[in-house]
Amino acid sequence: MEPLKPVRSGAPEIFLTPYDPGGMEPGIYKKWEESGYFNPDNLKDAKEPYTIIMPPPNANGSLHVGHALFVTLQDLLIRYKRMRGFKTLWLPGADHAGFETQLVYEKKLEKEGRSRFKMEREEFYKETLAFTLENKKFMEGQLRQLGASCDWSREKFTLDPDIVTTVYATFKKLYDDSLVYRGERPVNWSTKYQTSLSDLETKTVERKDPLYYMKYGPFVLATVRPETKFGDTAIAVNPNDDRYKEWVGKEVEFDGLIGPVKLKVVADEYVDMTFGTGVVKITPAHDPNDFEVAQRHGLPAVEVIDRFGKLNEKCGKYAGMKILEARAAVAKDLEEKGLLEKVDETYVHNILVNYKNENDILEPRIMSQWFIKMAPLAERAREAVENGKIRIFPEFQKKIFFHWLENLRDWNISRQIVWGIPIPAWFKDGEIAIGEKPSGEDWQQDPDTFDTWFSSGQWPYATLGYPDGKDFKTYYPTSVMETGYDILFFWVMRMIMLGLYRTGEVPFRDVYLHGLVRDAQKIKISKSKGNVINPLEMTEIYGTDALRMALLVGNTPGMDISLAEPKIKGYKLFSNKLWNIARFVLENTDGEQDAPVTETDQKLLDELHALEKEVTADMENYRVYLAAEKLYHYVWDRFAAKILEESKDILKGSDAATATSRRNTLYGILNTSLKLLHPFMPFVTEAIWQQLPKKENDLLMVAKWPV
RNA sequence: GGGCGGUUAGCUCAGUUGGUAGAGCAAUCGCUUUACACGCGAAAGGUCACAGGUUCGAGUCCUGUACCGCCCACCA
Repeated sequence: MEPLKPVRSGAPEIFLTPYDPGGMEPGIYKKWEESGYFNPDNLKDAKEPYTIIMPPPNANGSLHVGHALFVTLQDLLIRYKRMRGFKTLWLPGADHAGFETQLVYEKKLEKEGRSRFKMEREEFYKETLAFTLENKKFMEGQLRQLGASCDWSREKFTLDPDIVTTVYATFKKLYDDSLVYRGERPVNWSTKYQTSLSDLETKTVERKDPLYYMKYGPFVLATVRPETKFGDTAIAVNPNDDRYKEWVGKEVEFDGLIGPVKLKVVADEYVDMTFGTGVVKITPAHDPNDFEVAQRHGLPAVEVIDRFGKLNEKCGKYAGMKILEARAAVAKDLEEKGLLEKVDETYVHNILVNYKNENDILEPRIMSQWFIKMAPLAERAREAVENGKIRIFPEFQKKIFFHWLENLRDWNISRQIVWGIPIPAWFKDGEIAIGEKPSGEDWQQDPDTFDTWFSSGQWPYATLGYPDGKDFKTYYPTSVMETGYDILFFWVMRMIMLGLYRTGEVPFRDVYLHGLVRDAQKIKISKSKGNVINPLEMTEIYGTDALRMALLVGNTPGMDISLAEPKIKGYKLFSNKLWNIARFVLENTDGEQDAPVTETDQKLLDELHALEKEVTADMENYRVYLAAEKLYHYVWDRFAAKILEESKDILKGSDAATATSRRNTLYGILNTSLKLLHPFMPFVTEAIWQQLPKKENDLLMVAKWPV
């Protein structure tokens, strides 16, 4: 780029060089951090607290553009409130992210030709910890690059000892209150990863599977899973089905593939008369619906598939076969014996899979695990939202919130993975001890770890040191929880439930839900699609301020935003515009002087004042996208294009008083514009502020917000 | 099957309590004008998905329809 022309009069030398965000940003961040004002303890005049707990990023990779969005939104709110004189705490953190990190690390092991199943538990844990801590450190640097003005002195990690202590205390209290129980219940079992998953960690995918119509004693029934027949403990029909009325309550005996079968026929509303033949085989151990039928009718559950997805010793000659292998074998044998009436090859149904890996089909399996009773907790969460103790932005997400609360099942918090917080439960001969290992021999600790959302669900009060911490008293309930709508159920809901349960207070007053960042064509960003936007790379090319503006403008809460490089570039141009406005103004004035203001200039100041009010109102109501756009247009279309242009004539005119008034006005508008823009574009505004000859505060970051 | 959202300029989206439609990018024309060519000026571009209704007035409120997207859900 060509060098700029020399500046006239006494404009600061920095303006001799073009605007260079990449070169100036690290130094500015350092200045902020060293000032100590990220820490609210150093905001001496501030009284009323304003708190945001940062959603702790998973420490298993580098930050993506979704992280950049949350950093931008939260930093915007924090900087705005800090300038307004609040005692602002933005508490950063990192999440060990149990299952997800373990998955990432297992993949890494796979590439190296290793497997966690061939490693000692401790060895695997140690390696994963090292991997996580390394990522965490890297991530902290990236958060700084994005301008996050969070209080690093209060940073928390989900595995910090004090966090674990709090998590344990909550578990104990839930147990004492009978809200957590040890249950033998169906869980979603991953044979690949050897752990159960909560209902939220599953998703359904459509699949075409053969539907076998098999003869079963006197009946014909339709099933996609003939291989589970060895675990059948009943046959069910609908109580209103006249076709089978005579059989209800009777036992049927017939020869099965591996010997005689004797099953009771039960009547249950669950059976749909119109599906298949209206007859269902009940396999309680391998189907959650069948399990419930079995509960209602007092039927036993017989496990026939083991944790590795192989048929067990109860399955005669099929023992040792994998599920699909066994299915084919059973179907073939049924056919040979004339027991297969027909096969519907067009049948499409939904199957449960691992939400992180669609190829990982989850097997329903009965296991002894810890479950949290959701109903009582959900009720309090509903009340809090209903009576406005928690506000949700956008409002329509409230409906989704309520709808979800209606069909809740108990929450399985046991994970059979190594990477996580061990569950503080000990067993001995059917006895259970919670909290600490009891004295005496033979107590065995539960080998499982907590679902990571159980601990992160306690994040707001755990990070603030509940119950005795000084910070808890000052900063709880927090002001706003800003996060993506995609984790409304996983996280926000759990924080509300556990926060209310444990502290008796809501964890936050407002919930601001942002959308997903998509590419220019509105397509979901993913590595496999090759449309990844690396936020750190963008900040290096266009500046963090440009990236932030691109993420803010046009981004309404709860809606996905599309982002593309040209948009970011557009705001780099805006940063440059601001830079040059400052250059012009500072070439022409070295600060405000006492002098009368002309009527024309007073109108300009009034106009600016109206903008201050509007922007402030927008900020208070989370209309940040409007605030950003208004400032953009004011600065570019009004200040630069009109006011500044018409000033050229005034400044070189012969009327000294008018010229002085205009100089003061230009300086005033620049000053205020920098303040209003600072939460949005902290770096360039601070850089210019540093060049102002007269200012109320050395750091723009803690200058007073207009209005 | 239930719920939620969307449909506005070529593309991506704003439009805060109803008052004659806006931005960015792209595309057109013209400009080295003493802050900025990372710039300036000018012009162009829309039956606001469709059909009804309320209103003096509807992109905005109500009813319905269509299409797109997302979430939830135990028909084997």
